[in-house]
Amino acid sequence: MPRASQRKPGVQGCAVERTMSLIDGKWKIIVLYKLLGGTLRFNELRRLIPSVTQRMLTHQLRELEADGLIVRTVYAQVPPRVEYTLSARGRSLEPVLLAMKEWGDANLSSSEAYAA
Amino acid sequence: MPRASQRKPGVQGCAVERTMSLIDGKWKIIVLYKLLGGTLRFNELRRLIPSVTQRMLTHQLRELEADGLIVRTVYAQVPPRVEYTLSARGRSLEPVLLAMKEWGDANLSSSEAYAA
DNA sequence: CGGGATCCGTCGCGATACTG
DNA sequence: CAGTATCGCGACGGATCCCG
Repeated sequence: MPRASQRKPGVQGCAVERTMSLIDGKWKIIVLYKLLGGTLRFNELRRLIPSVTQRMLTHQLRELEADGLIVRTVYAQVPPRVEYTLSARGRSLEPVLLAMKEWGDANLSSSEAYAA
Repeated sequence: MPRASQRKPGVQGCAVERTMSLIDGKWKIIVLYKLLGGTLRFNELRRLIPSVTQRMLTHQLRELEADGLIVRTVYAQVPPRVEYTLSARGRSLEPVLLAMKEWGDANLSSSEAYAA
């Protein structure tokens, strides 16, 4: 699903599809999910999601911010400090994220269910 | 999110991520969503999702089948007839899909919310 | 009708290096 | 610490033609 957060208003159809377009991107859901636990700094996110590169993390965070799902707060300090928090809109995604987590736990437990 | 339904068991982290890997692909959620309404034939799906090409529809259907989310039934007839139905596992995704639809309806109504 | 095969463009994403 | 810049690969996805 390409071109996240670059929706052409007239094209998209159903709400499900439009919702997906905000959530896609290889790392967004995990970022959102981690942020459910509260505000996190850039490198805290990196540690929580080891396999993401900082380039992609930056990119995904920017898109999430552009979509109004997270809030980016910069503190003008000597050691830079940037915090990311879910916006009200982002927090409203919680049911979706939790539904996905529960489904994953239930249907992908360990490594079963790989046989069809 | 590349390589759908080609998960490397050791890599993926949380359940949310693994769930996403089954749902990604530009058309899967819409297909699943449409199938919530009941069994559909190939061209019925095409008509319901006009912007998908048959190549991609075929491809996505194959992946969904490989992931055990849908069931493909072929009737050996003169005019070929292939039906797609949600599997039990696929149907169990309903809460997730509905959560996404509701969120979309609530937060993306018409075209507002585009300003941050 | 329901595909499969092939060709090809695009862009998502990773690796690496540099900066205020 | 929190980025930005550049480079390149390969998956994703569209178009077109062919088949049982």
